[in-house]
Amino acid sequence: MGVDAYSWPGSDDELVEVQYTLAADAEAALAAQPWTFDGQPAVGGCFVAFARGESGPGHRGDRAWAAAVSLRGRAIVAQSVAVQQVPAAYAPGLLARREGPILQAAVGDLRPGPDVLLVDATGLDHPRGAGLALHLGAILGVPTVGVTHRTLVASGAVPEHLRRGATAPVYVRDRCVGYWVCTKTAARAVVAHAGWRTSPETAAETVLAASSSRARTPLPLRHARRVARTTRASAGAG
DNA sequence: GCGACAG
DNA sequence: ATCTTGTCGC
Repeated sequence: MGVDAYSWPGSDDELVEVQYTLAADAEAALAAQPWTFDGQPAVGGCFVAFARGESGPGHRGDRAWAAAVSLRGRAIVAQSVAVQQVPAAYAPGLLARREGPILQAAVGDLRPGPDVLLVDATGLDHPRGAGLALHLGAILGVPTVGVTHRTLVASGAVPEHLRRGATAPVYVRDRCVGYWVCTKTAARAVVAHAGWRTSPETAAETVLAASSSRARTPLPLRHARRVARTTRASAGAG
């Protein structure tokens, strides 16, 4: 069960194999050591910004700027950045190869580390049950929750009424893997994904708690995105 | 064959 | 992800 087994694979085929192992281990990890939202946890967030003006959805070698932050309530307790050229192009289901290494570098430098980490990616909602949010948590040994604008393979209708706090489940083969969560009244809901050591219910609770009624995107992710883009700009790529 | 496809 | 354009609202 060592996290070493989950290190970022050097090929698509290797990643696919790791994902199958990860999916099984994630179920065991959740059963043995479930993370629950209690008290005022430090909630982390991470984001990767790519050079502007590139053609297509991304290539191997693209320059990227990543940022990770940790917030306790609205107070910033830690912040870090990482700059790398990513090793792979973007491909649905294989996002970990492209963004995993740089996110691990950024989040790994956070001191102190967060109690739970929000990642712009899916978790159980994945062709092999192991999206980047879950994978990153396994490697870092940190509970994670995924946040995306839409599902990858899961299905489920959005909440009927866009009132902050409204939720609606999303499923993969009859299994609930996350929830649509309306974080801001009158704004389209986001998907909160069960990740490493987190249930779909905890994912939804965490995303709502980490959001303010004024911003659709959870604060840790919003802050990480801002820091990543600012870093990109200071590098003369924005 | 055609469209869809986390970021 | 990034880009463009348009609309609504504080």
